[in-house]
Amino acid sequence: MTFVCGPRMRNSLATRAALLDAAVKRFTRDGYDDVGMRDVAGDVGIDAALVVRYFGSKEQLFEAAIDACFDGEHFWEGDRADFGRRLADQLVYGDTKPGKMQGLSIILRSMGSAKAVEVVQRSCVQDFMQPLTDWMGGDDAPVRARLMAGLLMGMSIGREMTGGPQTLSPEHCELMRDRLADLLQSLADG
Amino acid sequence: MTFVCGPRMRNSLATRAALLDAAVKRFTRDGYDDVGMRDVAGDVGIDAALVVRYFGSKEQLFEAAIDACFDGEHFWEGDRADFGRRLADQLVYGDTKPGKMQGLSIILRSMGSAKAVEVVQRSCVQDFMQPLTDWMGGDDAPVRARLMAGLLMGMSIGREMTGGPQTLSPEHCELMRDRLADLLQSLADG
Amino acid sequence: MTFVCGPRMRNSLATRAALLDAAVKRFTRDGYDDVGMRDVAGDVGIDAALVVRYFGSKEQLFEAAIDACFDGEHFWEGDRADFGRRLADQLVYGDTKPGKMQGLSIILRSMGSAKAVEVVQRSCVQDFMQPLTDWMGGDDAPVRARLMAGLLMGMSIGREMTGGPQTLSPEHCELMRDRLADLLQSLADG
Amino acid sequence: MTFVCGPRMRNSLATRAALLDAAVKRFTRDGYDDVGMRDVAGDVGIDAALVVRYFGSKEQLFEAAIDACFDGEHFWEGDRADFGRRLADQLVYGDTKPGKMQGLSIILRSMGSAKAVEVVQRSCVQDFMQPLTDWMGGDDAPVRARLMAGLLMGMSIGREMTGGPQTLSPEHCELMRDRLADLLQSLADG
DNA sequence: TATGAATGAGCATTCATTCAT
DNA sequence: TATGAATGAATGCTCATTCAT
Repeated sequence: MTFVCGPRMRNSLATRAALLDAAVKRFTRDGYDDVGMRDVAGDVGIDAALVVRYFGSKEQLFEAAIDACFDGEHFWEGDRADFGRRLADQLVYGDTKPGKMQGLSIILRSMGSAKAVEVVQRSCVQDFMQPLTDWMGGDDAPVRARLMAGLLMGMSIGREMTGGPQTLSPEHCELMRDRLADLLQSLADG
Repeated sequence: MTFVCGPRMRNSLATRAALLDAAVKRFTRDGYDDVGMRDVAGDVGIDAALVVRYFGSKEQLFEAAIDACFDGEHFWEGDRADFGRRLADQLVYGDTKPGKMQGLSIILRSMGSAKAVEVVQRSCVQDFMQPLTDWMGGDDAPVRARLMAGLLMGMSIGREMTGGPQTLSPEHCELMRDRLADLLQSLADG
Repeated sequence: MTFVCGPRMRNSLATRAALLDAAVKRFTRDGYDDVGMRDVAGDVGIDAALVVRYFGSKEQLFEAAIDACFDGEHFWEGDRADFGRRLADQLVYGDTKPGKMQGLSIILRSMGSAKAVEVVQRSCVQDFMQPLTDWMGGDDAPVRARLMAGLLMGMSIGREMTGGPQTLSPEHCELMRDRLADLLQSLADG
Repeated sequence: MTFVCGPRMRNSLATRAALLDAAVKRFTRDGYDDVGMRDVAGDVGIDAALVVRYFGSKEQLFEAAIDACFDGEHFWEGDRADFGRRLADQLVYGDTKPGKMQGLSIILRSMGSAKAVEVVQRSCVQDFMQPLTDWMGGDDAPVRARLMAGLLMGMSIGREMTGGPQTLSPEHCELMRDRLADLLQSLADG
């Protein structure tokens, strides 16, 4: 939803929020290198210089976007009983842009840029791995969290690499969903 | 292996091969966007324009590099009994650049570039997913191959995202290796 | 001297004076081009737009700064008998920023900007050359004033170009001081 | 002299030389900050990227320009007997761009840029002060060379600051020329 | 076959300034 | 009077690619 009154709203909070939103979308879809400040600014209808004013630099904008992705409730939270099934459904049948798993996409889309990787390493452990580890629980939580994160990200990549569920028969899709659900659930349960 | 005779070898095949080798290394380490034609050309000691002459464009060079990665014996081939253990060892304890798993790295490092993704989608199914599926065998081979590929790539990303095995205690490393080995082996066995 | 009462002084005269003071310091140290409105505003703790409001533009701020430099007693005034010695001491041994010779620095630091040169040409004759000429006295005062001004500015530049007195032996420093004192004194005396 | 055949001559030496020539002119006239890479490139009729290719960066282009200014015979060299008169003539009556004294102008025009000053300090001592000192001769050569350099640069600035010889009566011009000639000659003679 | 000069679009970032509040 | 959001032109520089030799 966008309010416009006159040439521009001149509401810094709204502009900043809109910018962040646009940045998350862009970075998620295109990765760090393929996103230009002009693109993000253009999405919101302002000049690129203002993006710099708000976030300092492209790198800092990216960092803010990553932080924003892992704010609030985490995508894995919810009823523990059908955890595996829930995520497997999303990974196999979900929209191209899962929304709730945006954080994953923004990470793997940006593994090709040295600068971005640096930011990811800085932010993701505490914003993503640590909360996930805490949520898993148990002595071997760090191990299971890593396997889980790996599986999630790997399946996301695989989706894009192979071209999505339409390249698999409906039966195989179902089979994959079930098997993936089992894998995830057993990792969650320990 | 590099032959030099006189000022230049004037052996276009050898130059082409050296170029391809350098390209694979670069793309594996830095991803599509962060690799420049000048870098690759410089590694071999020739002018960037010549790379264009040999491969047509950066995109085509990338495609050739991907193809080269999946030529010859595949990294998963070998004794089926200790398959899981073998790959798990590499994923947890292997060098930063696994060598045999270069193909995986080159893919995930390049998910951030629209052009590169296009190439990956074109090449990887037949060069990577299909052979893996064939090797797995069984009715559900397409499903298990996808889960396997996802797990492998995901663990590769996770490694870089978290900063490698040194961020985990030795005991947890061992535990992860074992659990990952089990997962991979059971996927391989069906 | 700075008065503060409440969140802001709401005393436009004091703010203006503080701004002018900051501008003189900045222009003296960094020259016209290397000084930003944001810098000057930041020194006083206000927004850059306000500087524009007070002075109209960067060019006008610069003009005001130059005028301020040549207000009040001129640096050459004082006992005429030891005039040469006094100035020579400052030029050879003085602090990097002579303070009293700020006007000279602000001029020579800004010879690289077309806009600034225009302002300098407009202001300096009446604010600097004319008073100096008057002070010198005699029929050939305009000539001697120019030679004097040239020598003063040239020695200031030379100082920075070569890196200050520490690049000369103490004996040579003394020698230069004496010779320069003679030169200046003979120009002053006619 | 400029040869053009077809779209461009594709003669790197000629292009480089033309570029350097244009850079010297620009830097002399406008100073470091006011010269853009695009300006210099435009003077020669090529793209700005090529300037970077040839010189590496703006800073290095500036350094090359300074070096070029002090190459070959120095402007003070020649018959020692009428040294003072020769230079005084140039300083008082010479063209706005003395040509032979370009090195002086390029220095004083660039005292307003931190980067440029750094380069000047690096290059000018050995390219300008040292040769001048050698030429002067005598135990106090370093001192006299500094005074001389200061006077020369100061008179150059003064010229621009006041607007040239036309702001002085013909008689005063002559007087200044003579007095300046004496000053310079006595510094040269020791 | 091979070189490297030349191109032009693209990049993030900085700047003085204007305008709405 | 004062704030700071917004602007847009300009900056130095990098890139894959093309062209003449």
